Amino acid sequence: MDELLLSLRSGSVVGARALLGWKLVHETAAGRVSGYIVETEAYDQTDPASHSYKGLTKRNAAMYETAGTIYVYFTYGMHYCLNIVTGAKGHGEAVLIRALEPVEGIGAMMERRQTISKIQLANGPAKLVQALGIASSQNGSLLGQKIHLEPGFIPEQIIQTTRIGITKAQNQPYRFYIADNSYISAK
DNA sequence: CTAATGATGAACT
DNA sequence: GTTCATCATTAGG
Repeated sequence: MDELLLSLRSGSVVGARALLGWKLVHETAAGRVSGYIVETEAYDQTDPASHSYKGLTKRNAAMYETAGTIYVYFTYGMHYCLNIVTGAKGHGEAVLIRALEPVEGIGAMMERRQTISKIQLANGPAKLVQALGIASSQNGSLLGQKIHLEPGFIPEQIIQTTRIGITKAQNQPYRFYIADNSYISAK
């Protein structure tokens, strides 16, 4: 965990790569739900596609906190997405968690997501938030409380490519995913 | 005050 | 491949 934190502090691109293979755990009242991180994207305040590009606002304030802070944002009128903040405090950057491979609490995830397909449980940023039962009230809190990371596995091969769902800086290769994993949101 | 925008997902064809 | 549901935040007047 210490080594990971060092990676997160050194920046969103390094952090996005380092997070792959880690297990994201949410301790809920009903028990543990968790999954391996298999897909991430890096965002930085110098990046036009980032929420932090136009500077600090009430919405993106969590991005300027210290590495390991959780940034949950609402978009498209109905979706929440989860980020892990990277870099130094005062610098607006974060890693978007885009997909998980479900590990624990799969029954609870299926109930929340209303699907019996394990593949469909968390193969998208808003899907994994729903599957894990993460609420917007978690925004600004630190890893290590309800939500934390545990060592998972070491990825064999990591693919680096362009990001999804953005209209600016579309050619920046800031998306990372684990090769040959069935639980990523797209190739 | 008003309007455009969006780091998406589900349901289509 | 396409459409659209749906609203908080933001920029602009």
